[in-house]
Amino acid sequence: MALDTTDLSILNKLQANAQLTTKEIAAAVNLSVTPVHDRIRKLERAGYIERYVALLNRKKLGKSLVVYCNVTLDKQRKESFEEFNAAVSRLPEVLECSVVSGSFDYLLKVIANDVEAYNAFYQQNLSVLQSVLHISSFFVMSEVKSTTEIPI
Amino acid sequence: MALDTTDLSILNKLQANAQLTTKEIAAAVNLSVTPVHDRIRKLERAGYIERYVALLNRKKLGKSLVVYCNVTLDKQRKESFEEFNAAVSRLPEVLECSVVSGSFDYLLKVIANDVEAYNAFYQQNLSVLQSVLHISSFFVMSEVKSTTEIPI
DNA sequence: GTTGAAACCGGTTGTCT
DNA sequence: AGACAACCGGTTTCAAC
Repeated sequence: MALDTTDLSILNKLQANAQLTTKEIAAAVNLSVTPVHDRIRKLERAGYIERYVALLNRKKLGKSLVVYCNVTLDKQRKESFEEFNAAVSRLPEVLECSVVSGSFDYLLKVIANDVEAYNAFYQQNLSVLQSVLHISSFFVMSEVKSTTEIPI
Repeated sequence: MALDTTDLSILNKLQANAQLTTKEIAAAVNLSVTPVHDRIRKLERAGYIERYVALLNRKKLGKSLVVYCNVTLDKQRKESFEEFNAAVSRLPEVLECSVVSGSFDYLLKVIANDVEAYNAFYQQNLSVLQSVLHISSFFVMSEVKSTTEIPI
């Protein structure tokens, strides 16, 4: 499926504010409501739009701490990757987990209430994994930017 | 403002799927539509819900590459932080930027079409900054997990 | 792709308990 | 705070152009 500039404009509006009505988007792209509605359905069905979510305020919910951690796995054990991937997927504190190039294997973004809570999480959920060889934690001191918007 | 378990349950539903109707949420938390509606408005006004967005499929939009980069600033120059913060905020390719503890200063999450496009971005937008002393890039080879949902 | 009409559904408001 | 009824607005589908 090929996207034209109108589709891209619609996606851009929706990733900034999913509450816009079809009417408002229609006005912005100079179309009537019907074709805009059809395009949005099409973009959803084709998978360009994955889902609609509410973004919550982390700090207000007590999750003041963000930690990025670098994890190196024990690559002697061939089950290590599957084990680690499965474990991480189950942990709600882990918001992002990627396999990266370079000197370590994984980069994780973890949130916790405070340093103490992070330490408990680290001890009980990460360091106990057989697959884990080494972990370095980097604490976020200040968030300069954080967006889910993909440049279009 | 204090949240009870019903409020938390509502937030949890909405951060998973913002398209749920008040009616559906009401059924899930065993209330009628009106109080659920009031609670959601209250949670929005109090800032627990920051916004509603559509999450797009990065890869379908051509942004196949995710790069995390560690940036060290020239701390001799006292304008460095302001300059770097301002620059990063303007760059749409930078989805996340945090000041971190440890051996480097910033951790950035950047997306690009491919390695070539990343290199162009890097050369033209990051390495030219006076404030930047050193950058290490880590390419994401596989995304194991990526969510915006805060554990509640 | 546009327009207009109609059915539908959820959000919204006011009122009552 | 919850339930109920009435109203309003947007969405959705359809037909005609």
